[in-house]
Amino acid sequence: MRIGAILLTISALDSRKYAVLEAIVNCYSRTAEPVSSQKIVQDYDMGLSAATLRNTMADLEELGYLTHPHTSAGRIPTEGGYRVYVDSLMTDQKLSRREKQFIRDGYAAATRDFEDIMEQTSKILSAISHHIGVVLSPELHESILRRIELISIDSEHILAVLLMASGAVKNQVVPIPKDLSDNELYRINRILNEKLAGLPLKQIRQISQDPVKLKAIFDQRLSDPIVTVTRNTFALEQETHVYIDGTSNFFSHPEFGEVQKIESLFRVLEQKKQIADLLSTRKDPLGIQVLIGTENGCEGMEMCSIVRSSYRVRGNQLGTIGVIGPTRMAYPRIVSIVKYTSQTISELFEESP
Amino acid sequence: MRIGAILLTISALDSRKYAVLEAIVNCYSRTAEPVSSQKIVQDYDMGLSAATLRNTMADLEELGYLTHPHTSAGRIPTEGGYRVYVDSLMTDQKLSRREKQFIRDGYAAATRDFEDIMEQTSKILSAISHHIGVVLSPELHESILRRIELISIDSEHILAVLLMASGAVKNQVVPIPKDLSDNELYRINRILNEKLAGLPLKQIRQISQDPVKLKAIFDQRLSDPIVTVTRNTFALEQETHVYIDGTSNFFSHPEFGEVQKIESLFRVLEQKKQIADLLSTRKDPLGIQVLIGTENGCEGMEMCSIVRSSYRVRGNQLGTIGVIGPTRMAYPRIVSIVKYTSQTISELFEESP
DNA sequence: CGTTAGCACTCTCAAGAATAGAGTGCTAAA
DNA sequence: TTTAGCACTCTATTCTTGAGAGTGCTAACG
Repeated sequence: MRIGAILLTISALDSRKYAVLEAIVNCYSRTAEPVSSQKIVQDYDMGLSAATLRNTMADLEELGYLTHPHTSAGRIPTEGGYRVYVDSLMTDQKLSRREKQFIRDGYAAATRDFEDIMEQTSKILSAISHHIGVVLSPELHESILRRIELISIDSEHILAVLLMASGAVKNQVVPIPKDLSDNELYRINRILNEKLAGLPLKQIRQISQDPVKLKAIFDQRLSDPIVTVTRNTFALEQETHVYIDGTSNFFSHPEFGEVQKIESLFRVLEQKKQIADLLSTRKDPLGIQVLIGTENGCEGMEMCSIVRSSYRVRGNQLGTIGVIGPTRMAYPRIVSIVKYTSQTISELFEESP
Repeated sequence: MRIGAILLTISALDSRKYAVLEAIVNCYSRTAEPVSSQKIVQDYDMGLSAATLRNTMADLEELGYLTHPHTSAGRIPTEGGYRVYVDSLMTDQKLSRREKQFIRDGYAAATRDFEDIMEQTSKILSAISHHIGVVLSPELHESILRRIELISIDSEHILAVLLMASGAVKNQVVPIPKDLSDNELYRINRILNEKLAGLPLKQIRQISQDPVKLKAIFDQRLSDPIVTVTRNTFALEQETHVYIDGTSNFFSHPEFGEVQKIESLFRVLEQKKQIADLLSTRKDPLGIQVLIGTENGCEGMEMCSIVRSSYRVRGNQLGTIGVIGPTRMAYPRIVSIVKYTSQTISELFEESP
């Protein structure tokens, strides 16, 4: 019995600690100011005095969940504190009907083509989150080629239009060895569709760079124009497109009141390649992920967190959407937004072309 | 003779004024600090004492070319001062061989397709100017359609690929009224090319929205699928694409040391539509234009100047390139950069596809 | 008459000093 | 274990002061 009582007490103490941590994360997230014991007494009904809270806060600091800007300031959460909060403390926050409607309406405007959807998604994300919205298009080399169309440009170039199963379209100017007659081009076009449609781009690229495989699949001499066309069309690495919107939202956050802090962030944002790597969910593609502060490992973004999720388009390739905001972002809300948006976009791709 | 002497004196006085104005613009452009009479004596060999310069500066202030931040500060140019400088005082500054090489090399990397060239141009402009580089693609509706290709997506949609004379490619998902057979599609495709290739998009859109003209050109019943396809394909307004690079360069300018000043600029830059209007040279398409400070009429960009020039692509439509920088930018250099880059890009389009 | 030296005057900017206020940690009592 | 009370620390603000920069004016000079 005594042991049980002790355990109960300990557990009650622990749960109080977490309640206080939650309150502090919550409060700091709203105000961006260090949270004092007073403030918690005022804003949260914990039935405890400021002095007791101070003790608890000291404990939390010792555990590494809180920190002090200076002696006579309130507490702010550490990255560890946010981590505990995100992993264990925060509760799902349902989006309101209006918010859901806002997201859906955003797509109603612009479901014209693939690029529109990507761009619009980044706009929706930033508008509703008040942070930065980022979208990575699915990696093309994972995509399945639905159809290829060759269009003659001039005697030295053709335009290859790659229509992917996802609905994405990729145009590619391809140099050709010699002038091809319309008939010849048509023949090549037909054979390419016969042989390559339905395969993932990655595989096609492998084939196109390998003389043996090329010969096998086309059953033809290597000097045949079709081989050259294939090789030139699929030679290039297909980079992922990055859509970013809402960067100027960062100006309204008080923690970015000094130029140098926002500068480093903006310099990173201009390196789209880096953002692509940052958002990429290749390693653990499922569900929502939250990267807190330095966890993103990106120099210049130490003060930011990222909430990201993959979405699925037809043909089963994955793209990523995400929100980049200050570390003190309102995680429950942002997580819900990202979750709902990725669902919506996935559904969108299931039904429409 | 006396009159002549007086005139000569006056003219000599005037030319001194302008020399001083030029020196001040020059100096302020480099240092971003108000220029004192002392500073001019030190840096420029004008053969005049500080006191005399002060008199001249007071005159220039009365003329509205200079101003004072406060009593005991040096002078800075007003917008009027910059205007005189740009219109009458500044001398051509030839780009160095290295700089020209830098611009040309920038294109060597990426002449793959139209979009690449646009994007690369904005990168080159920002990298060499250390300001913001902006590129507007030619307005599509002025462009001439070289070729159209229809590709079947599903029973309700086709993909129209518009290949323009400029080399630009526009993909458009087009809803169709009923399933079209391959043969039917092929027939429509052929007729569209026959009838519409060679016409500017603008004209095609007019035709496509006018039943009488449609009937005349296709010589067919209005219920024919070809009419619907044409109508749907060319219905949409084709917006101009805007490519922006180098925004973070603004952080290094001391006059943007406070967040609010840079914030308003960045908010504008996110409105690509606004930037497009700003850069558009529709009204006076020839040569280089310099918009100084508030002349751009854009709220949030009062502290910026714009140097822009149109470029010409095959088919004679015009696009625009430009550099956006602080009002104190080094105009002679930026003008040379914009001039040379627009020449280079025009040449690029003449030779390549 | 234009030019220049000299000087008083003005304004900014940086560095200190003083003060108020916020919030903590600790102690002792409930 | 909780809490009230209080001393202590640190920040942020305000005010003052002094140095420095640069001008405008005046009077002398060529």
